[in-house]
Amino acid sequence: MRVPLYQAKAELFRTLGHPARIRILELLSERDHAVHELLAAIELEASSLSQQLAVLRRTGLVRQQRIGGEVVYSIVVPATIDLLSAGRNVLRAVLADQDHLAEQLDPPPSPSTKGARRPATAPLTPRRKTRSA
Amino acid sequence: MRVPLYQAKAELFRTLGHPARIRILELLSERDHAVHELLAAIELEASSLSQQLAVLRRTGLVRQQRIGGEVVYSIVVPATIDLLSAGRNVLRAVLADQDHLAEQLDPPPSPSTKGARRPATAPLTPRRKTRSA
DNA sequence: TGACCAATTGCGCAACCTTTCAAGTCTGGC
DNA sequence: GCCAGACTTGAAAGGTTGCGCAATTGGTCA
Repeated sequence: MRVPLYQAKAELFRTLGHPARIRILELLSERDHAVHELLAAIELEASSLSQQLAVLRRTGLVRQQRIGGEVVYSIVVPATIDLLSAGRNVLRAVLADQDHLAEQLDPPPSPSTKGARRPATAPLTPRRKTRSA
Repeated sequence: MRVPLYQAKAELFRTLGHPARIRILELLSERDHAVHELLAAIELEASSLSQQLAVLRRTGLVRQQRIGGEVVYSIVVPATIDLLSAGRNVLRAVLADQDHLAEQLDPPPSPSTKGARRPATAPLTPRRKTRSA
């Protein structure tokens, strides 16, 4: 595979770019889980969960094995745990940086809901532009 | 919102889920770059590059500042470099794991054992068509 | 001031991802 | 053998993303 390995890297990160998949990996970081256990821990429909598991399987991040009547998933590469951890670090730093910036601005807007740190300077949310169809 | 956390993490990873953005971050990991420098290093149209930079800016991973006649970008959070590094580690391990499996599949299929399961491991290869690379 | 250059933004189209419903496979128990 | 439970797969709908072109903005320099 000599195609730009940027492609491969991007694909790896994109695989982690889904809340359910992140959560699955975090659960599997603690210990192996059967599908129905994951299902109980994550609010998701069975088929959706299965789809996400398939994505993780396809990129080689997790492995499945049948044990009796259930299918148990486990992490293939331990380094994955470090990757998740590194992600948390970056997220923490970015949010801290944004809060820091926020403090230098005028008093905050109407705080109807707290707990959400999203300074207008650089919201972590993607784009929400015109909606008209 | 009890758990916008996974959402935020997923967004962070998804931000890295694009070849151009990975490449940009890797270049910026070495040193600050002006936009035209990035443009020279990455095969991409100016407007596309600008859009990817905007994505990175929105998530707070990079910062822009005007210096003379050019705009210079730099990494905001140093931990980002570690994140990229962690990604490389995982990718390396996953690919190694797949190669390892591939070696065991060399002999042609002679299925006779009932308990044998299918490989269940697909290469990291994308099915998406690459229009240019 | 006005020409110019570096970057960015708006927009339409095509490709892509996620969710959901329906149907299928595999195991163990009756 | 047949049924129920645990999972997976296939396909369609709906929303989102990325790319290239054209149009603009912001700033520098003659």
